[in-house]
Amino acid sequence: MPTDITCRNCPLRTAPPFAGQEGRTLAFVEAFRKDQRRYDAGQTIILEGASESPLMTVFSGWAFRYRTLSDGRRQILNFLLPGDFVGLQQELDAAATHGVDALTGLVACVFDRRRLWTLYEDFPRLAYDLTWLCAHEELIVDENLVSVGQRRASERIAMLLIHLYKRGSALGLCESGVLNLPLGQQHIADALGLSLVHTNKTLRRLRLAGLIELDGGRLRIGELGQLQRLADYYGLPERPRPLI
Amino acid sequence: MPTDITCRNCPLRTAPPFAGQEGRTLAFVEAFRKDQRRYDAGQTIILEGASESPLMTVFSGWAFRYRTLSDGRRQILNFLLPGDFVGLQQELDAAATHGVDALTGLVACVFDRRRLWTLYEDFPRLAYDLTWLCAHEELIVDENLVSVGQRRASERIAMLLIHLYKRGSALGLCESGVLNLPLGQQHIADALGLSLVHTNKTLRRLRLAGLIELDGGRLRIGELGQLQRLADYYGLPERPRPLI
DNA sequence: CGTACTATTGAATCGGGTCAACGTCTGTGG
DNA sequence: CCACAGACGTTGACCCGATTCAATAGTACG
Repeated sequence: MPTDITCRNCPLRTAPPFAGQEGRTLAFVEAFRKDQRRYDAGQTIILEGASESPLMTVFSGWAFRYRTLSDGRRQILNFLLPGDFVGLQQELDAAATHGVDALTGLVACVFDRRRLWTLYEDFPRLAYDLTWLCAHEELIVDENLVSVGQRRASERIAMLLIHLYKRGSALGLCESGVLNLPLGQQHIADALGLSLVHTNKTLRRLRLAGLIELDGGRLRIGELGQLQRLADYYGLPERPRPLI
Repeated sequence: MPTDITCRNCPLRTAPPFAGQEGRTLAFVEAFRKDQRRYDAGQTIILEGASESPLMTVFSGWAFRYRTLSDGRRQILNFLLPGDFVGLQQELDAAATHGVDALTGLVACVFDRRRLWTLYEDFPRLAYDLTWLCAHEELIVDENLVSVGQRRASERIAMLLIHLYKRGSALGLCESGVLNLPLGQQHIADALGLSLVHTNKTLRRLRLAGLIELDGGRLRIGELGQLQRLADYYGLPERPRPLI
């Protein structure tokens, strides 16, 4: 992967919000993207409660968005993969109501907040894609809320693993059926509203049932069909090509 | 309330996304809003899984957005009050992944989907507000996910009631400290991932503790401070005035 | 008055949480 | 090279919050 990435050779150009752009639009996007930042695994990208936070997308690496209660209980809201906006929400709102931490080494593209309005004025297509991206992230959170509210432990874990596997797969992060999953069991527990211990035991049962292989961060789905039936899975819509 | 409502005299004009608009913009919005529909309490507004659904806002009344698993378990994702968009998500995506039901008699303004692109091209301010609205709805779902994932039953209920009371209050739906809450206990249970029975018993305890009064759909918050402490509440940002 | 829906309450049960101990691996410093 | 600490995963025992089953009211409605 080249050290100096420009929007012109960005491997994410096939995905929204910046898919199929060229000429004037591409030039704008390159000016809009004012910086690139690197984070280490475990590093905080956006501090929970920070009054203002940068506007950016994940270029490479994994991160997660979370909120913490005052006694330390933590809820992971969703996971961020390459192409995802980091906190579209807090950008538009005043203060960050949630934090974002890197799960792996991560590179992010930082955009110039002052040009956001120009984007809306002069590049309606990008504005539309931005809205679309925001709506899509809400769908993911919806999905997770259904899991945490209605599914039992094994179903929740099945659901999450299917979901992450499919997302990783769509981004070309899988090699011969194996996805490198940079999550600890505590992350899975916090995302699903389960205790660490119970997450561990449930993972064990799924492994014994031959439904998944998960070891040292390497995930292989053994029986996709069976796993989907267990989770009562019906996928999120694929990222469709937006308007026009 | 006048039967024939135009955007010009719309009582929601003080709220996003159509706040402070005038002249050309207002004219566009009036053309954009092609219809008005009425729904009865309990009626389905958007059928879960429908391939296409209208684009609209709630003008008056309450509704809720939900998803159902194949065995009937239902998760309520959020409640919709006047000024909320009905399924901004499914609009931008292909199919509706969730249903919307009316809780009360409800009036909705239906917009002309074909002009959505014109909105983005010619009215960037409206486009921005649309994105903002979408981001704000995600914050509400986030909030609910934190509750369902991390809070215990009494905390969840406290949180939900505070949240709905504040929203109702901001819309002028409270009279002398009492909000008319058109939810059954089953709705509360489904929103919070609790069983009906346990919801009932927890409500009883909150009532006995003098924290709330809830009877026949009339909600009064007895001890707001105490309730907020119980829920570990920190509010969502107020709807700020968007960009410019 | 019967039907149907919503609220209420008790009793039994269970999924998942909590506590606690132990193993494994890795890095670090004496 | 070994001792130790810290992070993470694993496993057992026990307990509790919440679910499920079940029965009873109250109320609206035709």
